[in-house]
Parts: sequence; C-alpha cells; structure tokens
Amino acid sequence: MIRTRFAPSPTGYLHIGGVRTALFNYLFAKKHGGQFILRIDDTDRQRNVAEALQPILDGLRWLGINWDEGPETGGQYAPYYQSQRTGKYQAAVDELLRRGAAYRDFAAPEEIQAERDTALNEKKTYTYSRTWAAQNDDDVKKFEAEGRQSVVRLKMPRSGSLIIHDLIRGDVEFQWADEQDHVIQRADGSFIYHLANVVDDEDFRISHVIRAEEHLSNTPRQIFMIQALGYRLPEYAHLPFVAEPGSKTKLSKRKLDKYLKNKDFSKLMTHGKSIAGRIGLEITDDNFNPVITDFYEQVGYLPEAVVNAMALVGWALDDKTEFFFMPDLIEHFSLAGVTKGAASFDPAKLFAFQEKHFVTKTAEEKYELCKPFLEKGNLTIPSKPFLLKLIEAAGDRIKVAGDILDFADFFMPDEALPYNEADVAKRFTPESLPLLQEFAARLERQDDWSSAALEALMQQFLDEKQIKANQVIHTLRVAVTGKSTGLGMFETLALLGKERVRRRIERAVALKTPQEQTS
RNA sequence: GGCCCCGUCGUCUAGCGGUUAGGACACGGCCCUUUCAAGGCCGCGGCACGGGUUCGAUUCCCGUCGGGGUCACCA
Repeated sequence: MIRTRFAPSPTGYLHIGGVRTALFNYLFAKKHGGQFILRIDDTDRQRNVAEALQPILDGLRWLGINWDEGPETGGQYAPYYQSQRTGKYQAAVDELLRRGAAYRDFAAPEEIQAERDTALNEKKTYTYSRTWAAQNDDDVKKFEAEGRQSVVRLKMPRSGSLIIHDLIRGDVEFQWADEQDHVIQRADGSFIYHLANVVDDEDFRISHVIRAEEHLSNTPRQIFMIQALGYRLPEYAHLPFVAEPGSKTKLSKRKLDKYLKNKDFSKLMTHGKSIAGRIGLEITDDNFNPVITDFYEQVGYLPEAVVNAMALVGWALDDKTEFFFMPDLIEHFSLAGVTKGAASFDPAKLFAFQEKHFVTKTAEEKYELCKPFLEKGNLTIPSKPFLLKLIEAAGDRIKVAGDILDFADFFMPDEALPYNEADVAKRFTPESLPLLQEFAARLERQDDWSSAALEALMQQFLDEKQIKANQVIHTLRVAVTGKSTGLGMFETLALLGKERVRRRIERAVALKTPQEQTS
C-alpha cells in the first residue's frame, strides 16, 4: 500500500513551495490508489498551534489537496500531531538507549562548542570526543552529582558508508564518519524533529518519503535510527526545491522586498494589491504575499490554476502537454518525470495558467466566483441577469475573479462615476463635442437598444457625416464610462441602457463646460 | 570550509549516442481592430568550460567553473 505524507509546521501560512511538496505527495499517493496523510510537526510547542495551523489546512483544502488521514479528518493512526505523540517518542529514545544506539550526554553547550572551535582551528572534521557521554548508571550519577544536565545523542557509526537509493537522484553515498552524534532529545525532555519524524513515518506506515531536497543531508541520521530501531525503510524521493524567480536560491517569504524587484513578481503583486485595496483587505507581508497561498485565494485566482502551475515546477509529462486539471495530474504523475535541478517559481507563468483556466469557466461559474468580491467591496450588487451580461461582455478581460471590481462603473450611480481627467482632456475637444451631442440626440430617438442596432445607428451616423469611427467613439466612451479603455462600445451602451447613457453623457458634457451650464 | 545535490533559450522544460536541439511562459514585430483584452502569424533566444570514450556527443566518464543545500538542544 502506498502511503505518503506532508508534514508542515504550524507557521501561520502555507508556503507555495510547501504546496508543491504536498501536491506531489498527494498525486503520487492517488495515482497508486494509496493514501495521503497530513501530519503536523509541532514539536516546537511555543506557538498557538490551532491558529497557526488553520491557514495551512484551509489552503490545502482550497487547492483540492485533500488528506485521507490527519487533523480534522482523523484516521486509524491518530493523533497526527507530534505534540500529542511524545509517549511514542520517549519509548523510541529509551529503546535506542537500550540498544546502545544512543547515549546520555552531559556536556554543557559551551564544552561542545569548544571542541568544535578546536576542530575548526585545526582544520579537522569535528567529531565529538564523547567525554561527557554516560557509559553506565554510575556515570549518570557522577555527572548528575556535578549538577550537569543531559541530552540524548545518537551514537553514530564512525566508519563505513551508507548508500541511499533515492527515487529521483539515484544512489547517494554518505560516509558515517562525517555524521555527528546528533541530539534527539533536548535537556528539557522535548524531542528533536528527526526522531519524531522517523517514529511517525513508521507508525503511520509511510511507504514513500517525498520531500524537498534540503532534507537529503538529514537522511543518514534518520536511516541510522530506522535501522537501530528495526523499522522498515521507506522509499525516498528528494524533490528539487522551489527557487526564487530568476534565481536558484530557495524561495522564502521573508524576501518579499527582493522579489518585488523582479518585474513579473511585482506585476502579480501590484495587480493583487489593486484588488485587495478595493475590498478593504489589510495588507501585510504575512497575509499578502505571492509566496503564500492565501494571496491567490484572496484576489480570486482559481485553485486549479495554482495547482497546474505548481505541478510544473519540477515536473513535466512530455514535450507539449501543460494544461492539466487535478484528475489529469493524478493520472499522469510519476516520480520519473520529476526533474533534479532547482526550479524557479515563475509568477508570469502562474498568471498565464490562471488566464487559461479562467476562460474555460462559464458565465454562470464566473458569476459565482466574482460575486463575493462585490460583496467584499461593499458595492451595490446588481441583478444577476445584469451581472451575467456584464461578465459575458467583459469576456477574457476578467482574469481573476477580483477583476470584476474593474467593472464597477457599470453599476455605480451615474452621479458617482469618476472621470479620468487626462482622457477627458484628450477626447473632449471643440471638434468632438458637437459630434458627441449630435449622436446623443440620435440615441435619444433610438428604441432598439440592442448592441447590434446601436452599432448600425452609429454606422449610419458615420456615413452621413463622412467621418471615421474614432472621431466620435472615443469621446463617447469617455463620456459614458469615464475612461478611454473598456468593453466594446456598443456592448457598453447596451449594458448601460438608454436612461443611464443619457444621464452620463449629460453629466460629462456639463463637467466639461461648467461655465456655459451655469450661465 | 567539510559533506551532498544540481547545471538545455531570461524562466519552466522535452531530449535518455546520430534531431535543422522541440514546446510553453515572457519579450519584440506584424495582422485584426472603436479603446483595452483576446486571437492569428513571424521573430529573438539555449546544450557552462576543458579533456577523454566513440565513426559520431546536449546525451556516457573525469576534471574545472558556477549555482544550491546541509553541517543546531529549528523543522
């Protein structure tokens, strides 16, 4: 039975790199009809776990990366929180001690540091002298009498080597002599991650450990424990990590300022901020950052777009297929398709996937996705038929659900419509204004207010006047929408309706020539 | 610094001894066009370097260089 796991720490946010790791674990398990387990690595008990965990659970659910066992869903190997499994860890430490694979060490941190410094000065590989290692109960009594505190260390081999058969990297050899006597239990009795990790993977029957590359160097000490304890050795697959845009350094949420210098990253952020600003979202580095999954949910990205984009960071099916939904990924995923080199997170490509996925949505689906943004934006929500028509007219101009806010002009009170001064200055000229007013008069007499009829009306007007469309359309657009860019002109008019078009044109003309109006 | 991993267009990648080195995103140009967006077409652009092995290396081996990870009583 294939069982994989994702083991986040409750940090308060779901890192986009973590998403990729979780996704690959999920895909691999599902592909082989196995289970995907979510385990919470909260051995550091300082934090408020529940609060710091929620964004991670929500993020995974939003993306559709559902776990078969773990927090909230439970499972036969519960609990899935490391903080609740200390009894098992203690038993494992005792067993390691009993089998002579670990020892109680009474060295003070300064004493260890001194040995390290000496080795460094002599340019030698540091190896602990085990001077304060307790060999027996008498040693323990003696050291304790000195008032020393102890930690438990692994008694690592000092010769020979270990070969890890990594499913992605092939065989990797480590010399035992290079390994340290790592601490597995702290002086305060709490346990170190590596010990907990090994115990849990055994307990949960994890068959494949699929994790980021940074753990490769940690694997020997874990395998040492696995062997010492007589556990089953899982298969290992060390994924390339998700790197910064345009660099090979690990992506970190703390380097936001640096990433903002990247054009594509900055574009994503600017776009997101413009939406966030309009829905009154308080923006901080912790909750609003393209390195964090929340960002995408908050501005209205599609989870399938994020999944599609992240699936291709370090994995490819072939030389042409790139557009995937989750079921496709499950069908096609394989560790053989995972690349070895660090792969940069590409904000532009993620955005491109968003576009590709969003256009596949029907107007009805887009309506459901967009509506919440109007609510959050405190806007008067127009009728569903109107919104549906607007969404259809907007077409692919709405790229993320939050973009609906760009079209608020269409349902805001006519008196509140803002005018872009530069556009007004450019389009309201002594030549264009009379034409605008003349066409407005014709609109006044027009009864068929369909987009096609309006276009015909315009064409007739142009023919009669012997003028070109751009001599009047731009002015009309600014008069009716306040700016020079937007939907098709006639769709705009049709959407707005006769009454509102008249009011807007009147107001625009009045704004442009206040003196004439008042005198 | 020790150990380990990695190295194909700017980015993500296909390639698994013989290819005009393919695709996607981004970028540039053209077309379409009432603006914007989309779309269509074209273009720019890559095997880190040096030795081998071989009839033949992007591909296999070694070295160099470069990038990264890890060396905690963090996970």
